[in-house]
Parts: sequence; C-alpha cells; structure tokens
Amino acid sequence: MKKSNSKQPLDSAYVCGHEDPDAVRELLTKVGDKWSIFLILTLAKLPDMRARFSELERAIPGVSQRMLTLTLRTLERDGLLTREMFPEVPLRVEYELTPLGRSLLRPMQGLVDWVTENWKLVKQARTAFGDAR
Amino acid sequence: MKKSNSKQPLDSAYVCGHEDPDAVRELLTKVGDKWSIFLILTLAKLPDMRARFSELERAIPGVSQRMLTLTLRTLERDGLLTREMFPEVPLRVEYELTPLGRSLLRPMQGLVDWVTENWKLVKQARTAFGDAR
DNA sequence: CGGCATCCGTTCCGATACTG
DNA sequence: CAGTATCGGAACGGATGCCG
Repeated sequence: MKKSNSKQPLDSAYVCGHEDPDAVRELLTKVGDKWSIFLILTLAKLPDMRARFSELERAIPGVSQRMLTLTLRTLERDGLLTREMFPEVPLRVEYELTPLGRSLLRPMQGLVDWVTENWKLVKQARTAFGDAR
Repeated sequence: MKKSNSKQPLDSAYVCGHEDPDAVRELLTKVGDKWSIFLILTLAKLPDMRARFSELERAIPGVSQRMLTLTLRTLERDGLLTREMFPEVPLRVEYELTPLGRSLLRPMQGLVDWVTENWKLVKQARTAFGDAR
C-alpha cells in the first residue's frame, strides 16, 4: 500500500495514471539509454534480427567492448533479446531480438525519427539561446 | 567530409542511414532522459501545456530542485519549452511547451505506453533470468 | 572470439545552504 | 517563490590485462 498525497494539484505525477511510477521511471531510463537504442535498432535492421557479438561491435561506432557486453546482458535479463552460444573454435555467440524486443521497435523508431527530423531545429535553438544569453 | 569505412558489414551503424550519428546519439540520450520525459509529459497534460516551477516540482515525485532546474534549462536551450518570468512578489515563473516540444509528444508517449504495457513482462523476465542463473 | 575483472578518471545527482 | 553554489558519494564508462 502506497501513501497517498492529497496535496498534489497535478495527477501527471504518475505518468498518465500509472500505478508504479518507480518501475516506469526505471524502465524508461533503460530503454531510453543510448547504447540500448543503438543495439536494438542495429539488430532490427538485420533480416533475422540476429547477429554475433563481433558484428554488433563493428556495427555500433564508438561502443566499447565493456559497454556492449553490459548492455547485452541487461537486455537479455529484461527479456528483450536472447543469447545463444555455439562452442566452436573460434567461439561464436549470437544475439536475437525476442518478440518482446521486437514490440519495442515501433515506439523506439518513432523517437529516432523525431530526432532525425528535428535535430537541426534543436541546433538552431541552441545557437539562438547562446546568442541571447 | 567524413571518412568512409568500407569494412562495415552492417550499415545500421548510422541509425537508419543518418548523416550525423553523434548528434543523433546525443539528442536521443537527451530526449530519452528520465526527467525530461516526466517534465514534458507533465506539461503536456495541462490544458495550456503551461505551469510554474513549484507546480512542476510537486507534480514530479522524486525530482530534486537541482535536477528540475537543470532539466528545465536544457529543454529551454533546446527549444522544447519557453521560460517566462513575472517579477511579482512572490516571484512567478512559468514554463510552456513550444510547438517543437509538442511535436515530440507523440513519439515520447509511444515509448511511455510501451513501458506501461510491458513492464510486468520485463519483471517476469528478470525473475526467470535470476532463477536460471 | 567473446567475454570478465580491475583500475581509475569523469560525470551525475542528491543534500544542503544561501540569495533576490 | 525560484532559483544558484558547493560538496561528496555514487554511478558511468573507457582502458587494460587475462582467460576459456
């Protein structure tokens, strides 16, 4: 049972009336993460939405091995992708988007599209803000 | 002129073929930010998409005064909202979403909706992952 | 090849105190 | 009321080395 706050004039505190703001907040931060977005979108562009570690590493410019590993672990833990290991030589590990991960594609792409369409406007706004200051 | 990398097997490196991956990356991190999302969505729910500082502070549970100020400054700088000060006593400052900020509403809401619909599945996946480990 | 462990500088962010 | 300034802990994240 949560404590209710009767003083709040704005109910948007709970993000469109959601019951567990902390959970939503935590998950939003996670799916809004820079590397998570790049990783998921990179996998999404492949025919089978599947790739091995080294492919992802080369496909995502600027990602360190450490961050790639950590991000992959988190997404696997959250059920957004699967990890499959083939004990060959050399070792091969493949990652693939789950249905849950694929369901995230549409909203995530929406955000990326907005950025793609509007980042120049944002740049202009920054310049204007700097000039006015 | 950017250097071309002919060895890359995956072109998704540039986020759906975008020209400036760094800019997109930076902006994605920003609009994917926890407090930015809460702030924009909180404003969006108001009739005039406008509120004063203290309203926002009370409406967004867990936000510190410092983070609210910083987030507001960033969003103002990026042209997503405006700041208007009324030199009364007591002082009053109002923030309002710009057209650019409003255009971000739809994609952002899409992400929030996904989280709202699927966070329980994610929680289950985490439990299963912990058990299997 | 695909990791994990460690170190270590940087950034983030909450708490606190103070101001117009 | 709406900030700014400062401090210190926590988290982030790159570099490096080692291993199955």
